[in-house]
Amino acid sequence: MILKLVDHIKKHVELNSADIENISNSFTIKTFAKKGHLLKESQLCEESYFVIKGCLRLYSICQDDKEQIIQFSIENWWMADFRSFENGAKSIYNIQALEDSVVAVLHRGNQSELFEKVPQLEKYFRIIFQNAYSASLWRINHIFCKTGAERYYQFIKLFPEFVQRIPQYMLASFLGLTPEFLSILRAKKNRHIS
Amino acid sequence: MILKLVDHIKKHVELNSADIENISNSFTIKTFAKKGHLLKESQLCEESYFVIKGCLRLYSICQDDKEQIIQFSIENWWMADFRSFENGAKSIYNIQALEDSVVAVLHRGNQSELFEKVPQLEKYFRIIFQNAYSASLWRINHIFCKTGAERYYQFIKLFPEFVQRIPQYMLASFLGLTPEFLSILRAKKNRHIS
DNA sequence: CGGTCTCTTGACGGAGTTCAAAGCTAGTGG
DNA sequence: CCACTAGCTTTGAACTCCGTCAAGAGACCG
Repeated sequence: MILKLVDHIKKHVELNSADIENISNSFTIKTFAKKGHLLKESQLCEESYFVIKGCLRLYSICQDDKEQIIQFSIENWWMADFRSFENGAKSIYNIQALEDSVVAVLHRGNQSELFEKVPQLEKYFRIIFQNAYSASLWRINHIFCKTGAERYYQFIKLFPEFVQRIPQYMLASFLGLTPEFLSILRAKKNRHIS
Repeated sequence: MILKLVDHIKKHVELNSADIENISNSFTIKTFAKKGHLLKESQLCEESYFVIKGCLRLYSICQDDKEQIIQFSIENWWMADFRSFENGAKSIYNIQALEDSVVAVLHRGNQSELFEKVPQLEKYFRIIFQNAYSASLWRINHIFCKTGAERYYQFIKLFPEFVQRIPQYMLASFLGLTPEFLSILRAKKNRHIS
């Protein structure tokens, strides 16, 4: 199980067998049933998750109990409220499994010790976060420059297989649209095809 | 000059005098006049900037020559198209000085050598990017959950001194609004005060 | 001063939301 | 194996926030 994580790390930095041993000892494997929660608002985010199998979502509760989805994570992606995880602040987000999922878990308390034993992980996470940061700036640019329709078409073009895995109303939320409006877009697209 | 950068790094990791020497040798100081460009679209982002004094903006050209501002950087913030800087891809952004500015420059070619000499920098940048990533996720959440008016009021509350430094139409762009709409918001606020 | 850049004001329009109701679909239990 | 329910999607009408366009008023800089 942990091999999927080790493989992913190896794509960015070198690891010897002692490193792999240290990593294996610092992570635990957990499974979560569909709809199970990994983190709830106002809690401290004690764990950082690497998705081995399944699908997670990060979301906030805005107002009137409306859920805003910020991020999805599928296989080989990291998920946590890293602000809470790093600084010990209460989280403003929730994390939930959208499918039965298997994740590699790094506990807050184990991070600094592991990073001292395997300093390459600092580089690994530096690259992970650098990419994630770049991607989210691109996303902000996209949100402001494109219409809702354009964002939807772009998403299904870039991640066609992912659209199959999540309900439409969650995709709508992620794109910053209402389910009703996304439904209209789908109807237009279908008319064009048939 | 380079001391401001060293001080900033010291807030996150330990440095001895040899480390400081290595850092000083790897960075150069550059100045840019107001309206000068540090990066233009379709170029490779060869340099990463730490703002010692002044103010920069990162923006893209959307359509009809409209500029979308993605990010501002003032003193003690980093600025670059990190995707282009890291992977050598052509940049889709522009970086411009909004004031006469002094920056510490790390050239692409010097990065890996410097990081090998001063491995704490991997940790430093890991923390910088982790924070930046968390902040941009928060921003995406904010964009979707709040109205334009709410985003404007929040911004001037959080960064009152910053509002003085940039023209209104640039703040409007950064918030994803038109200058006209932001002007109306200001008029409402002023009526309330007087 | 004169011209360019920035901010304001107002009329109009459109992309997307809200609300309500009905149609589907899939999982669950009898 | 079918019926039932709950969750998801669709449809339509009314509405709203905010953008677009156009014009004028300041303000800043050479």
